[in-house]
Amino acid sequence: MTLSVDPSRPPAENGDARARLLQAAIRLFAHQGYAKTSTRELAEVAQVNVAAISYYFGDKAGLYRAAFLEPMDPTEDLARFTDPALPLEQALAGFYAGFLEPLRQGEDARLCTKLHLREMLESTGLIENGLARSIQPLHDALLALLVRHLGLERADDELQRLAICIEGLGVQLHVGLDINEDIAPGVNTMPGAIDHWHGTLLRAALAMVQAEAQRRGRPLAPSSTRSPS
Amino acid sequence: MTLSVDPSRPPAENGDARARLLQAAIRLFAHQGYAKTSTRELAEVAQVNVAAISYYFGDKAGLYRAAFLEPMDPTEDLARFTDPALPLEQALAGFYAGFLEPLRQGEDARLCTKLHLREMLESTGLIENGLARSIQPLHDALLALLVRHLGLERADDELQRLAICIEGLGVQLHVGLDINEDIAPGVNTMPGAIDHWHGTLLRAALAMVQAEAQRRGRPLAPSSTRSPS
DNA sequence: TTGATTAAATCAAACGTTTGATTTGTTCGC
DNA sequence: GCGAACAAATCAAACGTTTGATTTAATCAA
Repeated sequence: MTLSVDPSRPPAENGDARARLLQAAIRLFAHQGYAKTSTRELAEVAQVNVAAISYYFGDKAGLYRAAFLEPMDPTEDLARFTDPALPLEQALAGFYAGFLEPLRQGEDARLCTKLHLREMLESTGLIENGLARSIQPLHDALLALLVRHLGLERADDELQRLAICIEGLGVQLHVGLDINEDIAPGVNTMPGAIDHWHGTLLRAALAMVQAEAQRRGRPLAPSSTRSPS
Repeated sequence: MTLSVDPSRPPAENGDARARLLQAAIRLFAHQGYAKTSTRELAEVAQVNVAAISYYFGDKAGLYRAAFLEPMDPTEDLARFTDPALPLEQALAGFYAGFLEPLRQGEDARLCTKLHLREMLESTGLIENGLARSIQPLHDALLALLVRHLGLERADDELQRLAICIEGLGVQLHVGLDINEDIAPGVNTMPGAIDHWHGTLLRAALAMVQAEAQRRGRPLAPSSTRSPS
């Protein structure tokens, strides 16, 4: 095996070749996919020799795995809305804040999300071991939140669909990042675009939850659905 | 040039090799993407010689273009909800019916949708010339529908976001077709799953629109939000 | 109905290129 | 001198594409 270097413990004083490779991998894999990205191109963008890929990550698949799994930690996203003391509106606001935060940061975070979304369609096999473990807790936590605020005993099928819809609104922002800008110019580039989106998603999710509460005959405390303009 | 056969006018009585190639292309490209699908695999699945690709479509990219563009026609989707006489609920029901219909049909239609969604992330360049022309009319029609029922003069930014959210719910069904089944087993496979989804999406969209109407101080006729159980 | 003629369709084989991975040789700090 | 880090050269395999030959189908004078 070519495990000359432990990936979890990068060597102390190399010219950060490993880090440059990782960043180049995120950028290139996100932009053009796994198959269309060659090791030579990766090495060229990272300003690193081709052999460094096998040196640090074993092979191309290892580099992809590292770029995919390394910056993934759902715990902080969970912490944004799982507190049972939070009212529904603030919990949902925290839920969507987790979705929107990558958009506020640099392009690297956006590309990282794009890499994960791409895996949903390409399915190189990492998704079941990596992404599922990342979004399953979010889904379960959202279900628990809805069960609590709707006063149910447990989540039924309709609640599963409601949760998926709420999540879908957040996913859609990333999936359609480029396309939405085409069909509705400005929605993602106008000043304060992300804040506007946060408000829109939050109001939409609240409306969906309240409608479901009414449908079940368990009307919700109206909270402050339309507090600030 | 290898234009021995006009692609827009397939020869009358060939051994449907062209059709088999197209179907294999939709299936393979949708499943594993463009780069990961080799011409040899395409020919093998289609039970056709490799040279048939260049014979009928010029090259691999031409086959992809044909598989992507040929089965695309937004007009019938538009007809489902653009009638100004339709009440909001029925119009939205028709809107989502267009999203769900590919799911009712065989796997081919589903793969065709998957192929289009994949292009959103891969962006081989066809999306600006093909898919944009396909979803832009749908978006504009949905905007017009919302403008009409909300009593507005024209679509502002918030309405753009609302429209994108409504569309996003439908897109999410296709994007997360596999993943949703993982995180919430049964949602897509249970008997009547598509009908359940149609109801959920419709109620969600109605709630979003009505919430937006309230936010603008233009309350909507409540229609029959919760008619049948 | 024949048999020759022509174009369309199909085929196996090979082309040149690019791919991921490996090996070999060099450089540098210690 | 020694092992880590890097660069260049090299490898077999897979890729998309092309080629020339072969088979199939349609056309038409006799």
